[in-house]
Amino acid sequence: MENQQIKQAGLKVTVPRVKILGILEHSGKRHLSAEDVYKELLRQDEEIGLATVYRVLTQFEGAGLVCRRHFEGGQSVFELNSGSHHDHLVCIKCGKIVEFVDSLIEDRQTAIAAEHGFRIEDHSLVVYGLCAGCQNAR
Amino acid sequence: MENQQIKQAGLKVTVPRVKILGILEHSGKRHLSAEDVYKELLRQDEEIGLATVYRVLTQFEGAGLVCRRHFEGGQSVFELNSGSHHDHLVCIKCGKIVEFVDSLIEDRQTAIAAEHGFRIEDHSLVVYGLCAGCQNAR
DNA sequence: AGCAAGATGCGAAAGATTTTCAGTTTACCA
DNA sequence: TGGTAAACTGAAAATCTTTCGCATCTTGCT
Repeated sequence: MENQQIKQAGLKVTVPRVKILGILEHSGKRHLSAEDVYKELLRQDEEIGLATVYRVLTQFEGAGLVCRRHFEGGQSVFELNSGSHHDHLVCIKCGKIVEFVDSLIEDRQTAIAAEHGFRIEDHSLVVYGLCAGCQNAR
Repeated sequence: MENQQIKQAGLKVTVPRVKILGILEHSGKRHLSAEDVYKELLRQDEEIGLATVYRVLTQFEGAGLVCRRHFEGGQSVFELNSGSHHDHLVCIKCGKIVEFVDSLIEDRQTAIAAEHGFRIEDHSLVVYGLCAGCQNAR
């Protein structure tokens, strides 16, 4: 279970880490802010500080267990690394997030980067809009 | 000159606004953070506060004169609105920024958004990597 | 010139994230 | 199983970027 992933990441298996990883895995939502994780910990009556949440999430990011995304609007959201890269469609009204992958876009990005002599390390494509529901709600 | 653009945006023509617009237009770089603009003002011995820089840039953004971008790494950068939308290639080492446009990618985004019932309001594609120069520098 | 609306500057405030530090826990080996 | 160094943690303080509150100053118009 979680313990293995943490250990393999070269980190000690501690209560905060196990709990946080558990929340990321089992909390319905795929995208959580540090604050979201913290609130969930409080709900579970865990005595874990927000600073620790940030520390752990940052370590998980470094270990490749989670990805950090900086969408518009101040805070970052973290998601479990599902192995494959993907982009996001974000509803600017209700916050709904849809993930998608499009090889055509990926290919073009690679080609464009090459044209400019860049070696890609990472990329972020976020499309902001109104989801079906919010378009109707007037 | 600048005054016209400011007036047309429905804003009073004031020293800070003229100076800031001037910096955006004539400072070699196309992408400046509020801090960059502020430093340039100091260099020119202008008594303009950082709060004003943010206020003015935000107003310019609202008026469509500039675009605000939230790249990774905390601060936002502002660029003069050149009329056409474009995406960015950012060097994670030296900060170099290359702009590009690709209609194929734009089309796919529209199609994907439509598939998910979204109406696009805006989007942001940023590719992070190492530019030619930084790949060699070891 | 004179006035009202709108701007500015400054310091304080806010919000997100990071660092500091002293006390606690974990991993590991005798 | 106990002992210990290294790693980890919580709470508070510190940073950093951006925004606000408010008294004062400018601009645009008469």
